[in-house]
Amino acid sequence: MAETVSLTARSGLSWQIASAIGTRIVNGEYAPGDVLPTESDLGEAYNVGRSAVREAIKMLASKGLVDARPRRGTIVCERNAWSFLDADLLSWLEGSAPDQEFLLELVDMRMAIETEAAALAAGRSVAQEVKEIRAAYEKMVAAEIGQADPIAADLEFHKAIVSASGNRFMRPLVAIVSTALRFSFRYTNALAGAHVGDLEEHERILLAIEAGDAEGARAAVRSLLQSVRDAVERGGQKNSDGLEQT
Amino acid sequence: MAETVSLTARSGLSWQIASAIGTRIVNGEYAPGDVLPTESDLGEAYNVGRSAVREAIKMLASKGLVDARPRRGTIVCERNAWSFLDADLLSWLEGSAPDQEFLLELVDMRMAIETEAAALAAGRSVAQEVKEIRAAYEKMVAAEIGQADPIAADLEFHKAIVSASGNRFMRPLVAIVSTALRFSFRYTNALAGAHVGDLEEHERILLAIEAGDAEGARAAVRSLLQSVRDAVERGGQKNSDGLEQT
DNA sequence: CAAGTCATATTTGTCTGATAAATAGGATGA
DNA sequence: TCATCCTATTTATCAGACAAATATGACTTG
Repeated sequence: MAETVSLTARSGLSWQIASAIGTRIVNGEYAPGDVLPTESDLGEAYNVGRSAVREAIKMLASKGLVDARPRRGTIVCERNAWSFLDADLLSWLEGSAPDQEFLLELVDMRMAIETEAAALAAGRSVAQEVKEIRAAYEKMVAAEIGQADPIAADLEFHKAIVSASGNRFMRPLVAIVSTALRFSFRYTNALAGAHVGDLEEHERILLAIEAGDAEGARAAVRSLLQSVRDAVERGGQKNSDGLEQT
Repeated sequence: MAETVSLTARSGLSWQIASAIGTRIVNGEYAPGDVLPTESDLGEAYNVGRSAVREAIKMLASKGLVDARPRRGTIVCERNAWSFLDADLLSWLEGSAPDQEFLLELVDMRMAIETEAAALAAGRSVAQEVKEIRAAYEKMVAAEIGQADPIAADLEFHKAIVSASGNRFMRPLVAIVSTALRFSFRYTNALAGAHVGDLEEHERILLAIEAGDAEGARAAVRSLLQSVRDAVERGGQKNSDGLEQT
């Protein structure tokens, strides 16, 4: 269930440069409209050749972050051109401190993605991928008594649902669901104690999917995520999925 | 309402190479696991320098399509690593002939995206973007009597809904919604005649959003898309949104 | 003075060639 | 049989050169 991204791609010099510049862009250090330093200057700044910089900029351009033109230079694109669902972009985003609006938008995306994915998964409840949802759930149960990593288990559960949709266009959305969950983990007291209600909600989702009950699965996911959304709106203490602790 | 992509990026040599190779990959001409020709060979084949080929491959790698390593060469990644929501990738995909399963997955994605986007749009019905939904609807009405392009109007309507969600993560999904609609247009007799029921469904969506009725908007979109899905499943004649002609 | 035209300098675009680094696959040897 | 080493192949990176595009300001002209 590890990230499928090949590590070779991540180790290249040009990818590191893209990562460095990309991070500065999504964190606002370079604002939309700003002109980046010239390729030569960037190469000098990072101590790499111009070709490495150019390859990095091409990667950023392919994610809608920058646009290069002779003489004018390379400018940062408007935010509405950014590929916000790109896995790299999301990982660069995870380095920044989110505001409430940002967290709400993430939850709203989970709402769109996971409700429908769960419904689709229910429609193919015999699939191998559905068994992985149960496996993740068992892991969450084990985590309750300290026999597994609760964060990893929770992540796996939700990623498994998206994958179990069997829809090729859903798969890339595993990245944003993971990012959303990691933000939740970071800004909540996920590890503070037992969260029984949370587990029950997850069980309801699992059983609906296994039973092939698409509408039930949709409703169960919506219920869970609505709790998360409410918690984010209150800005209060919440567990890993955003539910309040008692 | 034109595509926001800067045309400069599209005209570069390395982008053309990426486009050529990317198209061959998503159409299966190069299968996952296949090793691409060497950078030198590709350069010779396309009559460009090695640097242009390398920049192209870096772009493809940043979309999860290929993975390059010394000695082994550049291989095509497994489909589950592809960024299927990337605008470029989708445009390359539009050149191929879809099977029914593919079309169904597109409709299912529209279901996930547009239902939630419409609900979110209803929550901010005063926003400027909501007015653009109405503008697109008026255009659809005008198209009924031949005073506007019905395809463009329909596209604008659905794109406007996604944009009106006000969610930064929704915006990139305009690409897949557009792609899905274009496939619908292509494989249906969109222009064969009047499709009154279609227009009524759109009006119901618009009114629900303007009224701030999130649940109503969700239901109206779901109803429309369910009709599309049914039509695709039957594989029968349908109009631009997949509804059957009478 | 206004507005269009043109020249120039700057920056990206592209090619070529060279060297380094990684590694798959075969050769070698215990 | 298996581990080790060698070597050829391919990508990775750099450097330098020239081409192409274009923003800017100077210049001209009405």
